[in-house]
Amino acid sequence: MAKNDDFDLQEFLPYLLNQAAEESSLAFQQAYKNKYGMLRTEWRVLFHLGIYGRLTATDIVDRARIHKTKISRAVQKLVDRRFAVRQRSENDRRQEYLTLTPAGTAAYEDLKKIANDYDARLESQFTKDEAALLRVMLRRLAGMES
Amino acid sequence: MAKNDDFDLQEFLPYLLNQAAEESSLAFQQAYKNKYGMLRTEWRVLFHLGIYGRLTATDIVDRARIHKTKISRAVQKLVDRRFAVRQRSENDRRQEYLTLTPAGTAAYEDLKKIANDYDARLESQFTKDEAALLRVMLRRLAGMES
DNA sequence: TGATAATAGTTGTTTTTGTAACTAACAAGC
DNA sequence: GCTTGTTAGTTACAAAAACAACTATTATCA
Repeated sequence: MAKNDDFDLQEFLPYLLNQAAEESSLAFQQAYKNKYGMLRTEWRVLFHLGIYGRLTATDIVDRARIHKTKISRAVQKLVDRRFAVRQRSENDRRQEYLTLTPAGTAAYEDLKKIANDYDARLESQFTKDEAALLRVMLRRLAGMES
Repeated sequence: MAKNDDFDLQEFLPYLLNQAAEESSLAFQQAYKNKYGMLRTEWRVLFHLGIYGRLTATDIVDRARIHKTKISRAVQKLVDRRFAVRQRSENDRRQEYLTLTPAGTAAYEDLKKIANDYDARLESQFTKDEAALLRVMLRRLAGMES
């Protein structure tokens, strides 16, 4: 079966990263998908608003490195579900500030707990030092220079 | 700006993994996308065939953990581009064996070189030990128990 | 001022993906 | 043999992503 070849897909970092990312997203995805009918971009926006408070769409684009059309549609859905509200800026009427409603905050708090638990479970596969190193390496690979 | 909150997205493993995976895929993606008009699933199939030789679609599904409809469409495109050929099995006429054509092999060899170079470049950000540990950790997270 | 460019965000169109239902071939038990 | 179930792979339709073009507002500078 195995042809003699010197490339090992199981060692190729982009491949491994993708497999790990996909697998690790799965369980958590169930939570926000089934419980709140959200998509990945939506929980990301929700979390950004939960963590940082009031932000504009562009703020989120810059922080999350997600394209603005995806953000725009995710925001629209969060607003539709009454998880967030828009407020047009007085200084610059092009931009609008986004904040979570009480319902959005509640959803965020709930998902935050689930995320923390899940993260702890993932991390428990490693020693504390390993986990810390892993995060440093991932941030470097992601270009979020520590 | 920063609301006082105890959750840090920059530490959440699924998020970090996604960011790192996306970023690390980018440069290599340009190669197969621009040079050969391939999608991610297509280069994965191409690589599987390049590495292992003759495989059925189901073999690839099992190894790559990609859904069979995606494999089916990726195979179709590789066949359309004359990078692979199908050969129906004599024993079991439901399955078909897939192999690379000379053109497919050439594309694979070319991309393999690019992949190796790129991997080396990514890896050069770390020490040898760190890189080895990273791979072990990613495999564990991906559920590919080493 | 007024023309041109830049920015915030949205909308429309095309590609890809996800999910389910499907065809064809084989397997197992009666 | 014939019914029922399983497996390999494809296809159809709905959901989501990518990409480009758009509106509205603000900035730049002759």
